[in-house]
Amino acid sequence: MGKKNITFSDIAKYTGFSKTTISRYFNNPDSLTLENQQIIATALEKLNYKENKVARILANGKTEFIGIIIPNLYMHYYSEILNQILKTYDSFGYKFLVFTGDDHESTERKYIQELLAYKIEGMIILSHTIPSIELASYNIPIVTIEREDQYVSSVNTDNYMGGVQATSLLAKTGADILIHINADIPKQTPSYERIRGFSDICKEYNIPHEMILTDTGHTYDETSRILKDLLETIDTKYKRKTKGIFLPNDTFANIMLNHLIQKYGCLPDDYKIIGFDDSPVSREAIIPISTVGQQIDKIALSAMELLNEQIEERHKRKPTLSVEPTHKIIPPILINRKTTLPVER
Amino acid sequence: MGKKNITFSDIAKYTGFSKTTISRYFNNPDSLTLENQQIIATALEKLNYKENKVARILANGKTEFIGIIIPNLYMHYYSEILNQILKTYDSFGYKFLVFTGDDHESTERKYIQELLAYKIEGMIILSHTIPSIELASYNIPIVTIEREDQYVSSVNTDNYMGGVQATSLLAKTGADILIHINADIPKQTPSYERIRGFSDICKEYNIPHEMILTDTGHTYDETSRILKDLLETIDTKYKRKTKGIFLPNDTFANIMLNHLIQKYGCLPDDYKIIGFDDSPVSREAIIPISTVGQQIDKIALSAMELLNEQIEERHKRKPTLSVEPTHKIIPPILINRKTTLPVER
DNA sequence: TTGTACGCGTTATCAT
DNA sequence: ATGATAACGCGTACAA
Repeated sequence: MGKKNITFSDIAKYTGFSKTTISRYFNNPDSLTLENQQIIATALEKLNYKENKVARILANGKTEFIGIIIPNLYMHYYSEILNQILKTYDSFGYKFLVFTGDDHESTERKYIQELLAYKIEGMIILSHTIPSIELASYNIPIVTIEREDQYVSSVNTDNYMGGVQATSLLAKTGADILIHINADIPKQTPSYERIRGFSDICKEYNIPHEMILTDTGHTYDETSRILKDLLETIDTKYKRKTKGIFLPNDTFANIMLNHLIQKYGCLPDDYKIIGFDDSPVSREAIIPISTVGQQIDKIALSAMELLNEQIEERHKRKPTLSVEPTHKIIPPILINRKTTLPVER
Repeated sequence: MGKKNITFSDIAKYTGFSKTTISRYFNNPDSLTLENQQIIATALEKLNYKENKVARILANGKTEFIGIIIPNLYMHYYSEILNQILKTYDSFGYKFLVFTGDDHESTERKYIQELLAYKIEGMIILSHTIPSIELASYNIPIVTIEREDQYVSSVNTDNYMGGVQATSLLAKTGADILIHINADIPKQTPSYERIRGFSDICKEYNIPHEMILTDTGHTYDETSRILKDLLETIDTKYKRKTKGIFLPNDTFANIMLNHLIQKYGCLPDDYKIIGFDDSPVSREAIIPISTVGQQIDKIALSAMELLNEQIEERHKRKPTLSVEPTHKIIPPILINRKTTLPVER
């Protein structure tokens, strides 16, 4: 507010053209003669014009805003997803209004209302609180990532494949017994498929296995204690056997690894460990941990592509309304590091 | 675009009031009688009115947008800062337009122009590329976090104090020689103060010390290799002495710790280690690493408070222009874990 | 307490 | 190739 904003009117007055022509200079410059473009260009310079996209939005309805609701940013997976999404600005041009959800349905609903009030063109939802049937009812392009997605388009990692890959690698080490530890997550959650993948492979190849579905705690220390106890149980229960343990994420895998090393001074040959996510800790661990990496860059890109399609669709022609939601699946990548070396015979 | 948007006009027609009254219902409801409020409320329900803040912005100039330019989100420090900033929505109500910088001055400049075009009310800058004198020239409320800040308001950790605390803790363990490894960062960078803190304490108390300022690599593997070499050097150079090593961040500290454990099977009593940042890896390391924690929640809150003050200032009265920039300092917190146990005599 | 009339800065429509 | 004029949806004097 250094006095007053320069507007198209000012430029128009200054150059002798009409506001319309100034507008055209920005949106369809080819329709002006080169010299007139030049005249306007210098006028813009001289008057130090600053564009006002708010006015433009009101006039043409295109905000180029996309709303994001993400559970948090302290988990590496989420911050990396956001990282990759934000990077698409250079190719898609959408600006991102970001909210971190707080796990309360009502407040996240408020966030959505706020986003709608700003006339966002679409949303990317990663938080889990609001059911997809409600999301669909907002009647705006939506893509969810790694959450319940029955009624909206989505991008998910191929969790089943991830479970299969992790389990297979564990089996190939020569482990006698395969163990999967996980929280007792609901069956609709995408990551439940990892459990199925583990289970199916074990059954298909007749591999002895145990599924430990239990409360894994809500803080790091709690989880650490629980996993320590679990390790003790496993240690005595499968004394003579080689144990292949599939943890649901790298943080858990790292905790397990640390407990083992604190107990034995090294990673014993009868323990094989794999995590999930390829988060930094898996690489930074005392022994680099094998894991299943989600292709976060591809997930983010696919989400934006899906969303962009929907947005472009609705910018033209008639509604073509309520196309079936698209569900895109991104394969994970097995990362074989040092915690799944073959058993030495 | 389910047909057409309901506007104040529609509500006005439907209720028999004027648009002004409908507007007042939202902005100054007390000026209406309770029954009329009720009438309008039900009309809004019935017609399924959705507010349009874009129009409101154009009319009153208040976007409630704040722009953020942050270098990246894969470093825990940055994602946590963003996390905490986003959380302030509940108390301040500002919406955040987020860009990740890419270390190119020109593109970050483009981001700023884009943000300005959306009439943001202020900016929080964490990226380092654009000098503060240029930031100041944009003539809009700005707060920077942990970067060069001569001409703009800022919030920074008390890096000097952090360096002092880390060094003191190391000294208190009884270490014979204190070593600080760091990249050769420019003196204007806030974190350079950590180096000064280390240096000053060592000199003040006549503690033998060595400062290793060198290229620390640009990838994890590179850094790992460099630190391994450095460790070898230190190991032979200070054979009989107890070495207290102050690393510039927890990732480095963790790498050093892992190298030590891989070499000796444990953390030898003649090695004391401290990192910086209190990032997850410091806690998740095989031996929990002592570190200096930045109070990220307070940093974020202070930044928003500073920014909010500036914004409110400019919403009222005359410019009161170009007040001196405010620089706020947040003290760090020493976190004494298991890598700085006193030397056993 | 409520209404009138105009402004915010652009784009879209229809002319010329 | 350029212009005049009416939107876009809301806020705000000023009036009543």
